[in-house]
Amino acid sequence: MSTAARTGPRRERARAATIAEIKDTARALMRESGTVDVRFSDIARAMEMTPPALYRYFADRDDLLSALIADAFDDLARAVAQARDSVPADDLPARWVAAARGYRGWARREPQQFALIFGLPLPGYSAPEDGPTTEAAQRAMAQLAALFGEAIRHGILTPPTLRDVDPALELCAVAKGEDLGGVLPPETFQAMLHAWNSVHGFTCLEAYGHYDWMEPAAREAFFLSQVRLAALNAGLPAP
Amino acid sequence: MSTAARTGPRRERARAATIAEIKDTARALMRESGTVDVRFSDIARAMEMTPPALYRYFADRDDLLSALIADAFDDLARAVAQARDSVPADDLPARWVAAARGYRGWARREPQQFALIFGLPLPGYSAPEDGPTTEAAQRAMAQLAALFGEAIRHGILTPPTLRDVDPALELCAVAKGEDLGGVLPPETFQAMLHAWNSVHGFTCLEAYGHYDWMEPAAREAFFLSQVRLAALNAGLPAP
DNA sequence: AGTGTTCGTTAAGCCTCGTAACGGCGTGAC
DNA sequence: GTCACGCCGTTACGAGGCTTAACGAACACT
Repeated sequence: MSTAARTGPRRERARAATIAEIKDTARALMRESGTVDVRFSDIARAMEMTPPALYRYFADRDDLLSALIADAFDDLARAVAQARDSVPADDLPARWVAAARGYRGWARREPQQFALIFGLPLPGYSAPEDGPTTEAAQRAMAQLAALFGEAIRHGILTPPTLRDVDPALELCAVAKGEDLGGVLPPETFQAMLHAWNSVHGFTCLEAYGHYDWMEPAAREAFFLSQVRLAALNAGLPAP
Repeated sequence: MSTAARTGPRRERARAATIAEIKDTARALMRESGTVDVRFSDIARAMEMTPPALYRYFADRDDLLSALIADAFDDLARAVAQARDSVPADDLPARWVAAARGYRGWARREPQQFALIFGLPLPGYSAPEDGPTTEAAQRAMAQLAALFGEAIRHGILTPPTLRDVDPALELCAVAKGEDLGGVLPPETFQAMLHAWNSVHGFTCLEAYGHYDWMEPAAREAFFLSQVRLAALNAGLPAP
């Protein structure tokens, strides 16, 4: 920004590279340690710098963590979108499966990042503007809602298993629908969230090792059955 | 134990009380701070003791955390069982709803404890004997399995929505079924896990604030619809 | 070349974890 | 009753982390 004008883009690029390196190092350390805790000094050590140097780039540990959370949002959204787009745009059931696969696969590959987004929120974090905590939910729902909107437009969406919707939830559905850009029928909105719940539930449990007792092949099949069931309940043609 | 014989039960009781107070204080601090992180020195301060005194009771912070995790297991299991038993033993659909309510209610009341059990596992923790990490899954499944076993014995269980089960998963089902005491039909086992996934998914999302955008009344109705859908899919009579 | 900004360093303060060494108190033995 | 022992809590201490302050080197722009 204004700094670039005064100091030229040369430094800006170096600075951006350093910031990226810090975040990458932090992520690498999180992967190694298996925790979301990351010591500032360890990052510095890994980068062969001294800890105070990092304060030129991040105000404090929380600031770095916030940046990592924001990155995780983007990365998850990107992974899901990419998985979804890897199948033909007109095969919506397959797109649903692919998106769910993307969600789950990302969580499996990056359990710490997933925990950063969907775990117990960090104390001071949800403060800034309406809580980015719920931004995770926002984005996940937006992707799903878009898919269901497409299904409706294609005329392939049949009524969901559960057709009655509580009036209170119906209100939320239209409000959220406007937020998301396209209003879905309340029972579809409800079914969409049911689908998300079940995929998210499996994903959490698996990512944190609670399904380790299941053979990989069985887990794979089980996951698929869960995704198919969710589609079925939501009125999406059986994938 | 042997200590009691040498020093009398008097001291044992005092020691047990102190241990309980430490754990209670830790839980209280976790509730206050909203985190699962808890400083040894803060506990000591709150108890008007000096930090080193705590080492008489717990080898280190991880040891205390392990105890807290074990307690959380027990507390969640107790909460679910109590909720389940608060409705007549012969109304199994209602028992399912009550158990799910208990699960979700406990997570809402004690998000930190819930995170302790079902969050990203602590690095060194899952080591001791086959990982108590999965013990959470074990107990949750055991309660569910017992309920479905009852439903079969009562002859009220209809086939689940999804009747085909992958052979690999089928193998896991019988193995786990033996672990759990009573083998369920594979398709019911699968459906049971589907039900758990969806309830767990909602519970996680809600406990960590990702459903805060939904009005309480709507959330309540939505939760119930999720639980009813899960029952339906599993072949339990509609609650 | 000169000036000001950026970046990284060292030095230092505060806090936490965890250990070690010490003293008080109740318990059980003689 | 006294003595020895074990338990409990204390103070003292060292290692290491976060964070700020003060300093110096490298760089960019004039």
